[in-house]
Amino acid sequence: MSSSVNPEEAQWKNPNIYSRKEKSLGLLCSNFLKLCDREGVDSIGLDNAADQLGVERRRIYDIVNILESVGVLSRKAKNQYKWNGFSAIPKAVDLLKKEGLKDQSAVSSTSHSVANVIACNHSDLKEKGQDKTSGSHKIDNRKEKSLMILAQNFVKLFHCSDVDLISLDKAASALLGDMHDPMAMKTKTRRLYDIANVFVSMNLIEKIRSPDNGKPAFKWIAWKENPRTGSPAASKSDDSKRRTFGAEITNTTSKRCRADSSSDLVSNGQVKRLKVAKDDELKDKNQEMSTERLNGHGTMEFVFGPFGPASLPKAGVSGKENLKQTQNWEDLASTYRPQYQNKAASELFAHYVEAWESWQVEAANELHKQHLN
DNA sequence: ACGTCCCGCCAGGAT
DNA sequence: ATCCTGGCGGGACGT
Repeated sequence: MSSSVNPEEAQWKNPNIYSRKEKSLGLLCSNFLKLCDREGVDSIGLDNAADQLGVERRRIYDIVNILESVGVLSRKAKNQYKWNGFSAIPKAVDLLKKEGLKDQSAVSSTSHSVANVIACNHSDLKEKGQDKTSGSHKIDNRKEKSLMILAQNFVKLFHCSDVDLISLDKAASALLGDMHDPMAMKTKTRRLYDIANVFVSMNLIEKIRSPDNGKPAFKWIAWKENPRTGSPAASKSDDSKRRTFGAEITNTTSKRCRADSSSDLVSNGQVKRLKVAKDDELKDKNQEMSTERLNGHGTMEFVFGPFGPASLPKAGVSGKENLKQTQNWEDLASTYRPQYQNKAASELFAHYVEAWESWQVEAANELHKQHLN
């Protein structure tokens, strides 16, 4: 039962292990941002984004709602978001700050405590829904609980209170006001984890241990004092600060507890980063995502996954040489069967494998014949 | 044991 | 009627 197996190493040895780290919302957010933050991208289609990132659409909703809360995206239409870019963050945050402070003074609070900021937001939301028919009340209630509002309130906490470090349970209990139902607390905290992870991946906040109690808490790290309007998000490309998770890889589609999932290609203990190689593989999707393709101009290294078609052996190319390594390739193929995020790519891979196998049989027969002659 | 948070169900809104 | 959106909480993973 000795346990000192490094998870990364374990995954190398047994690539079928499910790793939740590969699927975190933060990582997904990073990849989503990389997908969007490219020249020519103006409009984001959720379906397309989900396809390209290999995740359920549901997860995209989480991301866009949180991103919308800080102005990076704005909803254009059903299934369509406008990319405003990182430069929109300072303005949005400033607005939230003003809003928060205004509400605060309206409630005549003298102390800028976390609870006060939240209390103000509650009253704010209630004011906005003047008409109290049961229907609109329900909608307000739903809106009030939305990830976007929650994320905005979370941002306000940092900017409108004099508290520097905010733990999630503190934020959750403040958000809930008087109500301290344990179940509600748990739910709220779960949502805050989601939001915090996205903000961390954008380097808006940072997770640190509170010096007081050693418990994790969050600190705002982007333009707290000195908003520089128009500058990109502090951090946008500062990958070194992001959670590393051992390696940077995308969210794969493997389900929890599924042993049939395949492996990652690992090289020297690191998961290989691959750009998407073939435009055509995904091209039949709607085009609104971008005018340029993923392997186009190399500003963004979109991490598509542990595997890309580029790494595949090209069936039928320089057969003799390949033949020598047939066994190696076979081993490799069976060990490192890639796990594509979308159906098209997955099918393409299956096709490659099939072609490879039939070619290999053919080549072996040929070789055998030559031997006999 | 407990903190973290992925996952997908399903209600409700939009088209 | 169908599709889109997203709140919600169970329960698995990580430490």
